[in-house]
Amino acid sequence: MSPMSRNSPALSIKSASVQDYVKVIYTSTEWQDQRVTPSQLAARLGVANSSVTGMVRKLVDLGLAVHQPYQPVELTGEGKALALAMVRRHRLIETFLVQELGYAWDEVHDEAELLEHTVSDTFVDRLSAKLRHPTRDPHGDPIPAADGTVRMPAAHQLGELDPGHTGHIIRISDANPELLRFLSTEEIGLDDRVEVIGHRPFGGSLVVRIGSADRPREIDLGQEATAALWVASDGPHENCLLGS
Amino acid sequence: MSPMSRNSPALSIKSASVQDYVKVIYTSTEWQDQRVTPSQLAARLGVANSSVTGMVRKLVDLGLAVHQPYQPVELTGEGKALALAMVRRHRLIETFLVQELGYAWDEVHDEAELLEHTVSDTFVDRLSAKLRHPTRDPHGDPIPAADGTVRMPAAHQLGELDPGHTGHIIRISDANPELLRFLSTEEIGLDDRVEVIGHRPFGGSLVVRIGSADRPREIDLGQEATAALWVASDGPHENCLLGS
DNA sequence: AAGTAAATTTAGGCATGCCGAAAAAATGGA
DNA sequence: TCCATTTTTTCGGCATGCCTAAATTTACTT
Repeated sequence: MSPMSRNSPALSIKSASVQDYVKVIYTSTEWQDQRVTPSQLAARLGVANSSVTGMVRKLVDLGLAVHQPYQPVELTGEGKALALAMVRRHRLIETFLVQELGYAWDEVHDEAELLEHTVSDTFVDRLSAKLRHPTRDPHGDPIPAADGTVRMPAAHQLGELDPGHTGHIIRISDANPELLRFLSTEEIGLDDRVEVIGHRPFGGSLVVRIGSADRPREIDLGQEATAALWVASDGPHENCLLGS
Repeated sequence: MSPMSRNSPALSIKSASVQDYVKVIYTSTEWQDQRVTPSQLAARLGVANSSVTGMVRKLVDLGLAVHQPYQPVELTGEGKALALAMVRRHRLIETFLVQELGYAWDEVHDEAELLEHTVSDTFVDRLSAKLRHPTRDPHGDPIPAADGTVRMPAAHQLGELDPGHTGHIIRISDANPELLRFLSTEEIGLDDRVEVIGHRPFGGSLVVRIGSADRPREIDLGQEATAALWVASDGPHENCLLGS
């Protein structure tokens, strides 16, 4: 039995703020393996540091997080289950907005951010069914299953790859809408092939051959873009199954 | 120019509570023509009378309502525009839940009640387009247009009609989910024909011939049901156009 | 016209979640 | 090691919106 199915009523009890904190704590460690500090949380949530202190105490009281004074924050199993449920909601809603309501890539984030706190479990289930139970959202992020399992593809940020590497884009961080619009006009999208050519001598920009299979181009990408694009290397696929 | 198009940013500023109060004030006078008292508001909103006093003062400060102490509450033009926008949201969302996500009649109200405060104007517009700009929700209630106009069909509660009257059902109040389920099992629905036969001597129940065109039956309906069913009389249709 | 019952308002409080300012603890450089 | 900077926490406060209990006003009855 998964942790989520056991406490389904619990979800509806937690406030939107609690849900937000837990989700941000979780997503801060989704693509890199460091624990998150209170000040990082404050920055991501757009609140003062002192607000985080208070809220983290509440999360600990609720059994969702563990925290020692002056230390980073971590989720408990229950906290992680709640976070996965929220991530699932968020990404299903984003997928719906794009596929059913014709939203553009860069428009969906804020709307989903609000709706994820409001829709019922029933709504989420029916939405998932209507969308044929997708496993990736429009940005390529994995959508956790209802039982809390996630397939995390092995991926690296484009900026971290050495020249010569080839692969294809499996994830585009949705953190920066402006960047999403840039990629859109450059016609760079999910599943495009990439080859790392090398670094420009003085600019800090990375030269890559990129594009859909039929139209690869050489292009310079700045640090912003290479951090937002995640690449799966060519070769046999490693997928790791993460429980909650 | 409609009132709504002028202050579109205003909507997003009002809190969910303000939106709820304004909507309830409006819907209290939608199907009957009496002003609503604070205690009626309290009952409908599920809050204490004293909470209404405070909130009504706020509505007045916001320019959404007018109120003299110890008197009923009324909306200003701006308040009515906000209310119509909320009603539009609510009914479009209900329609979406039924048509696109397969919700049953009696399941949609609570979900819509929450979502109406959360979705953006963009969402509402695109949803309306996706549903082909419907003018009636699943209960037959009119959906205000984006510019705030509503077509209110001339209708009467079934319980108010004299024996011999014929017409068809154009609205079923969604206030009571249990009743909606009853009507569902009796296969009574929107657009069914009705003929009032007469009152049972001692029961208070009303005998009507009712049902879809191919299968009319005689049936006894209690006071609950006859108050929830709204009938348009046969004959030339009178529609009145209400501005906001 | 007076008295009682009902509706409404006032007053004081509570919970959530945010803030800024100031104190306390950790970190890093010389 | 010690001092300065940064991070985190504590403290007091504020806004929203709800509550109960106690006035106040209105409405009804006789």
